Amino acid sequence: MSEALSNGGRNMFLGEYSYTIDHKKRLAIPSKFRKELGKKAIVTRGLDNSLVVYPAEEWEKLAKNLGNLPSSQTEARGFVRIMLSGAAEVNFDKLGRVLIPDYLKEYSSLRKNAVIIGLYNRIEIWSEENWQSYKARTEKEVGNIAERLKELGI
Amino acid sequence: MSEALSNGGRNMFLGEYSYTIDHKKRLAIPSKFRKELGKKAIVTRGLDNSLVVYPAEEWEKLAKNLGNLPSSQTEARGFVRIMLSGAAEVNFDKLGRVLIPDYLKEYSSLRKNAVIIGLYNRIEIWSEENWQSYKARTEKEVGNIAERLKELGI
DNA sequence: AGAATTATCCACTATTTACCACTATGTTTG
DNA sequence: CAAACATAGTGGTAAATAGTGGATAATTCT
Repeated sequence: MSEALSNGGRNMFLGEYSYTIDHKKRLAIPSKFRKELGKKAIVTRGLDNSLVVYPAEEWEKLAKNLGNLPSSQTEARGFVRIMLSGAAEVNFDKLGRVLIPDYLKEYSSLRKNAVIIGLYNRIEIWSEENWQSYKARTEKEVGNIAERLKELGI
Repeated sequence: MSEALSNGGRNMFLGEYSYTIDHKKRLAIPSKFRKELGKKAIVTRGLDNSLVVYPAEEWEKLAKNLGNLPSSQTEARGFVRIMLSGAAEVNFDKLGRVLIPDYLKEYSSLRKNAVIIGLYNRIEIWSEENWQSYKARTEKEVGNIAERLKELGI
């Protein structure tokens, strides 16, 4: 499995992990991620029926930016509302698990099996089924990775 | 077998090496390559079901570019998710082996026998079977290209 | 107060990590 | 050239850690 990478003093999240949510809504966060998250983190609604977890500081920055969005961008404003209103502060129990509120579980179709992926400066939580189908679909669509990488100058 | 070639202070990765992955997902990296990679490296999904190994600095650049892609666009978002969630920081044990996460083993159909090839500035990991068939296929193409060149009087 | 929900704590198991040992191959040197 | 030495790849064992599931204590709500 992967881990949090050092990046100029900052660490980043990478990799894909599978966990189960028990009947008490507890979900384990990969230990490598936990170290980066500190004591508390923010969970909220994300794109494509995922949930997003931000370290507290990241969230501060993001929330500030979101609030300052030009009101001309109406669609963006809609999503911002969803994100902000869905935000929940989660804290870890001694074993590094968080509680996922019901409305977020529902939003992301989380049942028993969850997948947690690291995305550089944030973490996403997916239901197993959603992630598998999304991954398969996207791997196909993304297709020519080489082309893309070239565009990125790699 | 070839080796890491010196090229103006910088070393290049060259050659084809065969290794086995044990039941603990450990894969040895050619010692010549290791010296160039330092303490840690990043493995991620590559072309044609191969895995790519980046030295830490190379990866930083790539990751930064990925982070700058607009997450508002479905396609870019998917690409970033695949690349980042598929990446893993690996560190070498005392004997120069790395752990290949399950999702990467699966992506590249890695079973027991792996082939590691040096491609100048990057390293690829292939499953034995995939590599053999790819090589056979490509060598044939190379033959065709040679034919063409002959036709052209070269 | 009692029921129910939430938080804190503890135990079991599987996995991971760190260490060490063996063998084969390659290199140096007398 | 051969013997001694060093290095690389493979495999296994033991200790530490991580993930899962319960049990108990605290809090809230009616």
